[in-house]
Amino acid sequence: HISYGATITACAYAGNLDTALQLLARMRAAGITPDLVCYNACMLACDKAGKMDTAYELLKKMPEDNVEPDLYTYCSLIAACQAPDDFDRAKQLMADLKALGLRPNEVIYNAMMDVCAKCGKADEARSYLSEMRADGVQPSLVTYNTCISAFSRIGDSNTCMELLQEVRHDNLKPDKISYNGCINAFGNTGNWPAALTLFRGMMTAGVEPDVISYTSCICALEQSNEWQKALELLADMRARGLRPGEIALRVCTRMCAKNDKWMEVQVILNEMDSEGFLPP
RNA sequence: UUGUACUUGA
Repeated sequence: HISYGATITACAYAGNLDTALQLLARMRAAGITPDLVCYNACMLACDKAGKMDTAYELLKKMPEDNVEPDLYTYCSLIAACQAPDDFDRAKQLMADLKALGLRPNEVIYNAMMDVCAKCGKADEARSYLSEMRADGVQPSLVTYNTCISAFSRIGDSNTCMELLQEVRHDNLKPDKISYNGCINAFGNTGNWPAALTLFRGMMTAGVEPDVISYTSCICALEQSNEWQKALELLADMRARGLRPGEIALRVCTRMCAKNDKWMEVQVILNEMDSEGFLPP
């Protein structure tokens, strides 16, 4: 029944793996053989819950129901590789799916590049970008954003900016995520002036900054102890109708405290309390 | 849009 698939998917996004698996069991009890979509939805639930082992167990059980894994299945398996040393495992999954005769599509490459990003393997992410082009698979904005994220995490802002150019060269328009990634790259190297310049640049380009854009700039300012600029951004963000999140408020509190600005600390702490955020 | 996958902040 189709509603099982939809329900299991809902469980996946709610982070409720146990219920997802119970639904699979209930299907069998009702004499219904789980189909590929139900398995994939459970795989997704494993991914969201960070249960790699359960995902592999499901993969092993699929043949019992005469279900063949597809690209959705492998996407969730690859995406479940979240630990810093899961890169080799993801690479193996990539080999496995090819051995089954499946051809990686854009989403698979994106997922693989995201593993690279999370494992600190930025150069490998770039290689996958080349590989997908060579395979005739068109990179999308998600692809570039993932690659930017990979270089942002290792603090390679030059490559991030190059990738931003490649986005345009590919006739795509950088979005908030693209810019935010580059802003973080500058922040990660302590280059707050460049972060703020790009922040202004995104507005000039007609891309609206969001809470993450502001928060990334505020984080960039923390290393250099630029508390006044951080508070300006906080005010700016409110003027734009954006509500500072827990991260921005915590970072600002830290900075103000470090500089003995106790009145400012008090004001922010009160706001955090009324928002239901924990004090830093 | 017709049950399933990928990207940004302490």
